[in-house]
Amino acid sequence: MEEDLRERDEFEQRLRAKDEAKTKKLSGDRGPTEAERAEAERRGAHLETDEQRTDLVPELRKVSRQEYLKKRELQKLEELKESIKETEYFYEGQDVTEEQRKDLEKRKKVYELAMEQINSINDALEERYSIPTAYDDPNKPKSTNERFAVARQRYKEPDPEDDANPFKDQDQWEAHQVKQAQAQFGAKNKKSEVKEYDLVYDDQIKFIKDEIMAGDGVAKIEADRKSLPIFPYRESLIKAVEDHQVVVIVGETGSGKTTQIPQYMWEAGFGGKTQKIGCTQPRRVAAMSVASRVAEEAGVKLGHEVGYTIRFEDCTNDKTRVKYMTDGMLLREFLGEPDLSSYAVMMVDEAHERTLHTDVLFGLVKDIARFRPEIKLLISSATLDAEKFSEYFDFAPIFRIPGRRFPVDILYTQQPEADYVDATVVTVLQIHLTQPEGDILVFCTGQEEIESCEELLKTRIHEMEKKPPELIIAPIYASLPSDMQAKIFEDTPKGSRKVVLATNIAETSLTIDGIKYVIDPGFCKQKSYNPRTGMESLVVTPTSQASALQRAGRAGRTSAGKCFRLYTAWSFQNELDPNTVPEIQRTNLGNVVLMLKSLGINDLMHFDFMDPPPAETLLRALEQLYALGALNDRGELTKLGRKMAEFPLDPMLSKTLCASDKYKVSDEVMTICCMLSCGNTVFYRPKDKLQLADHAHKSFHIGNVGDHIALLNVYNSWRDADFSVTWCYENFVQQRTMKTARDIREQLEKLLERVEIEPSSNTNDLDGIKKCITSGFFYHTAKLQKNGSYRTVKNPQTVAIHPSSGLAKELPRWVVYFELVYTSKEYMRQVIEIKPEWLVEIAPHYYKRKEIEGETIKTGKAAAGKKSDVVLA
DNA sequence: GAGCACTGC
Repeated sequence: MEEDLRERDEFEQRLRAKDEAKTKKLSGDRGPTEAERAEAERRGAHLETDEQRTDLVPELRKVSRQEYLKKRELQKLEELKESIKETEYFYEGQDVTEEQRKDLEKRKKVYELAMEQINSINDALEERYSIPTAYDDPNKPKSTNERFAVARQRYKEPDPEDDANPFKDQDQWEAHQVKQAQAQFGAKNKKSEVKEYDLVYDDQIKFIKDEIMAGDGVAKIEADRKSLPIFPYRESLIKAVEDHQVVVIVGETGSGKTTQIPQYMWEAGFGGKTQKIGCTQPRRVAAMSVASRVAEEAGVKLGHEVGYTIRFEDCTNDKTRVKYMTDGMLLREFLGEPDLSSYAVMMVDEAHERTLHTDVLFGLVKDIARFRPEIKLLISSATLDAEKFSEYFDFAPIFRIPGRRFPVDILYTQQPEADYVDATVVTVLQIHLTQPEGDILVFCTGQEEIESCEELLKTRIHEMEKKPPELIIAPIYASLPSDMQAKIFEDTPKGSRKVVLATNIAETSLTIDGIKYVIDPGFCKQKSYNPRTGMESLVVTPTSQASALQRAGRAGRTSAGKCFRLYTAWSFQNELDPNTVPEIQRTNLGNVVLMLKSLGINDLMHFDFMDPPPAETLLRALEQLYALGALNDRGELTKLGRKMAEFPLDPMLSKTLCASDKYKVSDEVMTICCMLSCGNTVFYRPKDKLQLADHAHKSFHIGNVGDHIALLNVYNSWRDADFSVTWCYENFVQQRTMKTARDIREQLEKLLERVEIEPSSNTNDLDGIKKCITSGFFYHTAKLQKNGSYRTVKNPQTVAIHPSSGLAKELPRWVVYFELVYTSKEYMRQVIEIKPEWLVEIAPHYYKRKEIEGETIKTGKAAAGKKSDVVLA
């Protein structure tokens, strides 16, 4: 065990050395010899301190953790003291019973004892707090970056015109990206130009560029920036950030906070010449398009002083001072830089959305703030929830910025509607016939509902005696093929009206211009997770008040609008929850736990979550990581665990991938992992061509190889077809999904080398591949029952193979499944057949021979005669 | 013989 921990630490060091070598290579390639020398010098020194620093981090965390607990304890004691005082005051001049007197005495005693303890902890803490001198001592440089600023200055910046500079083709690239971002998703906080972009992408971009060149544009951009609602607050905001370490910013949509605040910080000189100003976004497109907007405003090339980092794309260089990124990306960065020493300011934007990643970031960033007093944190949110954020960050001040939005009238129904799909259709027609021009946005729960809405609308219009003006129906949901998604952005011809039937995707992820009416039936599909069974399910749930407000806001983006809520005002007030349950409380946390463990946070049950997830979820995650071998029995991260944390995959998939080293099939397993991790949207089944599609999909399952292998077949045939688009069409495979799969695969390939797994391949060794999957998913085993249903081996429950599986009719005796979902029944999705002996071979700590003994003995007996004679227990 | 909201690394 000790051996493994030592190996883990050595592995960690090798990872660091690799990172260092990479930076050296990058700089070495384009820098002159002198710079190289400086760099080498810097590197040598850097390595040394880096190691020291990472050694320090768990220690620091522990200290800061204790510091926090102590503060909380003190607060409680203050309260106790107050209550003692009050009681004494209350008893004054009164007859006090013996009991009451004893109670008071007891409380006083408790208070004194606790005070004593606190004081001794306090002393101990003060002693230990002297460790991070580098942070505290004003005379010493504050960070690695500052320490090596001298060396860095000697290192010449790369020439942007130099051919070796990877950013030379920036213009082309940028235009492409902006076009892509604009074509599908309107950027947040964009102003009136957006509409024009949509019409003429390329020309418009050039036009704006010319504007910058001509000088007029600069003035225009300046004027635009100054006209934003946030501008008058510029100075006071900078002052607030100077005075306080954490500031909570409440800015309504359209205030310009996302684009302006990081710029203000930069202009005010935060971070100086070496440190960065970071800003996280929950979505990739947002990070990308906001960065491109800010680069434009600042008059710099995207990827130089202003850049962004998202998965698969790092558009920054060593000059980057303002960096936008996805929140998940920042979490990844924590692995390499646990104290975020290269950032002077970190802004967590859209905090009110409470995504899984932002919630984890809160805890980490709060922790860091305690031992890096000079780092500034900005928490930006759009709701009235600011007090909660403020309280969490030790009562940080709240800074409010008004927004710029058009008024939205909100209308409720008089009685509750029984059939909201029908009510929706009626409302759409009502608006269409009675209200002035303007497009309609309807929030549906899912694809199925959107389709039935569409059909119902069409028949109703068809049935009308007097033909109404044209109504263009445009559905939109994430798994809709991209070319069909584009329909919602098409301009509505004069005299007609567009109705967009959307899922939750229109609530945050994309904005559609020209929407004047919103219909909100008050429902959405929400994921929930049951830690006891490990089952995820999607359930139609009433929306929260917060998300109802968000939906209504979609009507007032370009002009005044109306929002029709298909429920009563009373139920809005009394039946809807104020806020949506944060994602962290209704999802599997395997990944998060592994990540936190890798960051040296051992006591997860007491990690400072803003809204702690259920203890059961954490326990289940820990238990699972232990079963996979990522943690040892003391709950410490093992070398395998550290390797697994490097992969952007679910722990079970990471384990599968790590196991591929042993069976020498890394190439195949890698493909399977990327296909599994990019969701279940590989196969496309249009309603009108169901049979054709099913027939095409069948060919991947030949030989009843199991769904995992079928996915491997899909990818390989696509690759053999040269990644062709027509191949996707012919085989009813979603091209977009395949492209992501390819991107993930490339990423995994690089990581494989990083975690020291030798590339290997053996397409014919199906058993080897299946054994890898079993080592990741032995937790997910099910056995066929006599009655034809399945029973999971651990946490026994009755399940069935999902009908979309290639093995749905085969009913193998033992299966391993990828996931369990509850829809109309408990279904196992993505299934392969395994041999029960593998379980004992691969996971002996988890499956005792005895447990499947009945099975194996009979198999053994049967094996002497015929294998198919296996009798089921 | 069923049907999957949305992100993200």
